[in-house]
Amino acid sequence: MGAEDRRPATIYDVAERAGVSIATVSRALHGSSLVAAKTRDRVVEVARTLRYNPSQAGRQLAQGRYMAMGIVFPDLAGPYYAEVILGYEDRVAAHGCSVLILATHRRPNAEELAMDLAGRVDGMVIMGRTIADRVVARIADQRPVVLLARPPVGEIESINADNTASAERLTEHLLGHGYQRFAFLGDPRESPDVGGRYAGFRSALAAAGRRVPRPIRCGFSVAAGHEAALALLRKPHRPQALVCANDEVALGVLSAADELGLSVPAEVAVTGWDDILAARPARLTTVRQPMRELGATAASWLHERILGERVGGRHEVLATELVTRASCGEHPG
Amino acid sequence: MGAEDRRPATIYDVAERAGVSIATVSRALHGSSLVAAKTRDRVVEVARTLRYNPSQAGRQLAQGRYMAMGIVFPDLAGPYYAEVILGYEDRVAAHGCSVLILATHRRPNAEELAMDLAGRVDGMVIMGRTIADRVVARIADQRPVVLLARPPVGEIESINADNTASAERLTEHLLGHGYQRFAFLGDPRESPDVGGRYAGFRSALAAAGRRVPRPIRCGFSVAAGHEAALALLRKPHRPQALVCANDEVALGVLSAADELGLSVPAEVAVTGWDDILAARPARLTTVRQPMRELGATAASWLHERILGERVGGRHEVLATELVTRASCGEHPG
DNA sequence: GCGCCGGCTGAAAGCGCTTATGGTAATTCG
DNA sequence: CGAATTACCATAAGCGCTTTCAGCCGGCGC
Repeated sequence: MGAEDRRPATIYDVAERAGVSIATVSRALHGSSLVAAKTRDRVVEVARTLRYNPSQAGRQLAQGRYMAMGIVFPDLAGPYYAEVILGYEDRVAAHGCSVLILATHRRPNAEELAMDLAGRVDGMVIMGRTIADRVVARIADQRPVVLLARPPVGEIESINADNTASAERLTEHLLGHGYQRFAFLGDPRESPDVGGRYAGFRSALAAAGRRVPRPIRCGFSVAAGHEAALALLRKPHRPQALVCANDEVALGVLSAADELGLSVPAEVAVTGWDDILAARPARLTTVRQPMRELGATAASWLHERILGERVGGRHEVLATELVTRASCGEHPG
Repeated sequence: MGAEDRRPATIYDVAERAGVSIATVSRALHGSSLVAAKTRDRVVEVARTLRYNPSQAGRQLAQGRYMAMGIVFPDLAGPYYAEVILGYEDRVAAHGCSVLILATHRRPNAEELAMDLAGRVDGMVIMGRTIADRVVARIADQRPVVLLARPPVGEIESINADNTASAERLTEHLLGHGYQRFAFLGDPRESPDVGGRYAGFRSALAAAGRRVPRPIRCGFSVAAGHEAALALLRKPHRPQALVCANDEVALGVLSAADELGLSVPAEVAVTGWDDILAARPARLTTVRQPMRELGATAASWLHERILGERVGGRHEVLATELVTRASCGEHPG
């Protein structure tokens, strides 16, 4: 231990010990060509023996860059955000920067924390419905910001997965199975992603001349899906195909069907979203999103903006992929 | 947009506009009692209209604290690390600090990145086999460090889940089912956690007078488990009970068994570790770890050390919980 | 009327670093 | 051999903040 008492060496310590100025130390350690090879070696050697690790606070202040990027997301439960963050972290690190994270999970002071974060980074990503538009705009006013899976705010750049189109494809696929009665589980108001999914669900049904049911509003967890499905599947005229807002909800539906003795897909078809790990063993038909790519693209955009490249308000919609497994029914012709 | 050109307001701008010195601004915005209420209100008002957001670099340098803590982990695939990080982030935020993350995933310059991280935080957590002992020691020499799920390094504080004890309990449970031939899937060398699990597996078998099989070394993914299980279960004298290093591997085993037409648990019993979301629909017997608590405890320890409380080299082992589901066999007795 | 004290504020130092700017010795060239 | 480069290094300014210290001013007691 003793980490608490031993004050870490500063650039001054190195300079003194090596018999040079701090400017030379700085240059030597950054491989500047303005320093003689002999001096450089000596400085590097001293730095090593002194275990010198530059204080980033000093650097940040001096060169006006943090060499860090932030990301704000609602939660880390479920693989969705973890994957996005992973893609983000990977790309950010490739650009030589560190990653700051902030999970807002309904914290009352989330916006204050986000502002604080903004004061520590060169740019940041804001995901989902975490921060009020007003605050997002304030942050974007002083730092490059990219919105991920979030409704647009002014001209701020954004990246989304193509929820609507994939929902249409999914719904059309189910229509192809011949199902008549549909249900949508999830709250379109809760997340822009779910909003887009419901929109696609609706438009596909409408295009086929079917009645469009209202969404069954429920949370995003397995438990929420389970509970909602129990109520729904006990009805006399129960739906034949349940389109769930994400895989967690779909897993809850599966366990509810099991509990009620209903076989999937013969008596009820179920689909999810995200293609999480559990989807495969559960044989769940779902939609795969390019989660890592979402994060990676956002990181690159930020990096370009930070470097001052004059790129304008980009808005990208990434394609998704329908993954059909057993839960939606035997594949038709 | 325009985030690139508009230079954010500094404390000087606020001071000038409010007609006070920067010292007063600083005090006013921190609610110091040394400033008159009237002045404070005026300063706060000006700060708002100027959209002043303090640069954290300046603060960090001035008060010698980063108000940030780091965490280094191998990867974010699978829910394990995500959960730990979530517990960590939550507690760190409660202490008013930000969180820096670093995923090393076999990056060649991981240690350099970790050193860099160390220069941006007040303390940090290092998980798993990410960083060489030598580097860990160097970091711990200048910052408080807590090791998580990592073999000890010197006197550096550490927190672990009780892998060995729970592995013993799990193995005893399987012995209670009457199985004769066991296998362990996972590489004890890859992670200290797996090492502990294999150790418990071994000691329980040894205590029962059984032969202890060598571990079947495989990766941590579903695919790795699948592949390893295919080879293993095709053998004429195949094992009856497969103890897997984690749930992902166990899921791979389940799908392999399915592929080979072997029923679980009648023909082969399978167990996992971590109780990830997919474990429930897969009816997987597994071991639940207090993942969030691991992260939260580490955060609190760091916080205490940073505040200078003279606490010594603590080492804690957190208890785990056996979760029995169908995959290990019909429950005996 | 004078000295004191307490409430409030400003001036200034300093945190650790980067980066012009300037200066000196060693080299080159006319 | 003197002047003009060149190669190298030190000095110093400045990044945006916190915090110590000193100072000002009005009100109090004597």
